Amino acid sequence: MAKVKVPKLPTVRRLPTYLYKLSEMRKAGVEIVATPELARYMNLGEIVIRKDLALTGVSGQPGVGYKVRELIDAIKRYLNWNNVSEAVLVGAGALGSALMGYEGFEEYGLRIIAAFDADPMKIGTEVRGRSVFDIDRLEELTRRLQVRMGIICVPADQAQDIADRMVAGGIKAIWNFANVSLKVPDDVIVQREVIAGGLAVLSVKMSRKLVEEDAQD
Amino acid sequence: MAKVKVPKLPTVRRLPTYLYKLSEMRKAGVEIVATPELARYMNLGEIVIRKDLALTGVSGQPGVGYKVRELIDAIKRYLNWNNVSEAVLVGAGALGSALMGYEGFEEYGLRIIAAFDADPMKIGTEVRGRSVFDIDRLEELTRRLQVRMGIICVPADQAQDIADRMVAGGIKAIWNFANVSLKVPDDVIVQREVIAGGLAVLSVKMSRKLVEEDAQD
DNA sequence: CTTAAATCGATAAAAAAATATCGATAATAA
DNA sequence: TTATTATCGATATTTTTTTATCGATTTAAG
Repeated sequence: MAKVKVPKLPTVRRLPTYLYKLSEMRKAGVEIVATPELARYMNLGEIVIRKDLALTGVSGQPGVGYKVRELIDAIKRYLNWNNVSEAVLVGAGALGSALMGYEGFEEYGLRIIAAFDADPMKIGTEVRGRSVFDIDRLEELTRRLQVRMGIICVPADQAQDIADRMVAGGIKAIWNFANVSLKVPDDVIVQREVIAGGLAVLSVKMSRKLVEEDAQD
Repeated sequence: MAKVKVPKLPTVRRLPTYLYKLSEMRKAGVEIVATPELARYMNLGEIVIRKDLALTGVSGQPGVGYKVRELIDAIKRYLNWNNVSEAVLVGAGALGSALMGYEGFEEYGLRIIAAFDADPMKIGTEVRGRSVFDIDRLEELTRRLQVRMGIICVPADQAQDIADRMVAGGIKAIWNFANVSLKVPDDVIVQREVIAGGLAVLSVKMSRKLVEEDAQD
């Protein structure tokens, strides 16, 4: 199968932020929202906002704006966040625990139902309400539970091995927080989260600003 | 001051991954690396690799490859990761603790020296070796410690307030893990990390694949 | 009813990023 | 030495993303 191409990547990344804002508005009883307000909130241009919202398929009303409720539904539908996806998480360390502790995921259609770790001190314990199983049972349990999504929170040098086991257990989508690019069969999707990448961008912005300031004097 | 523009954003985001691989190679005693090997490791095309490395200013030798050590130095220099930046972190919850527990940051020139929180249960305790101070002391301590970088790990609805206090305390660079776009003066840089954004991309890839599979039958 | 202000969305232009082409350089083997 | 293979990096092309322009629709005020 061909690689899965997602067009409008930046837009998709922004959708959760719209969703948060729109949910807050709905809670506050607001029914209509116009582009300029969202643009101010997002610190983006109005055109960007309209393009982003257009991707989800909603139409606004000229001179008026968009219906908040309609937007929320459209975004959730586009992301398929109406249906809950169950996932297993491997690596119950600091980051893994943090992800399990994040309640917002339920809102995003993600439910982490079990964790795995190699550390005997962790196996058998509970982290944020989920049991931590022996990593050696990953394949077996994943298959039995029919889970199709896996989250990798182990150090980089162990990530490929975990990915292989996940694939063996029938996992079709991997959310990878390790600092490596994983090799998986064509029918498995990987989304990588490179936290250090954000720090790299920040670092470059900082040094850029320094030289710009120098240049201005 | 004008907004800081960083060209080649995708390249910068990839640099930490090169850095990890190259460091491993150096540890293993490897002195020379050629594009094809890195391309396999990164799951990218060879041209991408050469463009990425060119950004840091290094020159490879045709027919041979690049010097591992030279590449490491060049990447670190480009990211300014040779010099340590001290940072304060606000929000000693699950994610905040995870970031403080990540030892790799030292390698990236980042040292988190103190944490802040509003929870009386946390104030006065230590998390991963750093004291947790009362959030009300953020401005004072930041100023006294001369810290220029702040990391925000609080819920979205509190993030702007924290950012304002950071700016008041003299912070010039903010790494923001909250799901909001912050408003700050022009001389302050913000880098936002939207974890949910990655999940959104993964979700779209998954539903895309489903429809593609449907179409193939 | 007419006019003005606000807003959407289609189309077009500009900028950035990904991808391809190809000549030049260096190591290795004949 | 010469031919072959491996590799780099400059240039060009294509694709994607961002930004701009402008007509059409709606509300509200005169």
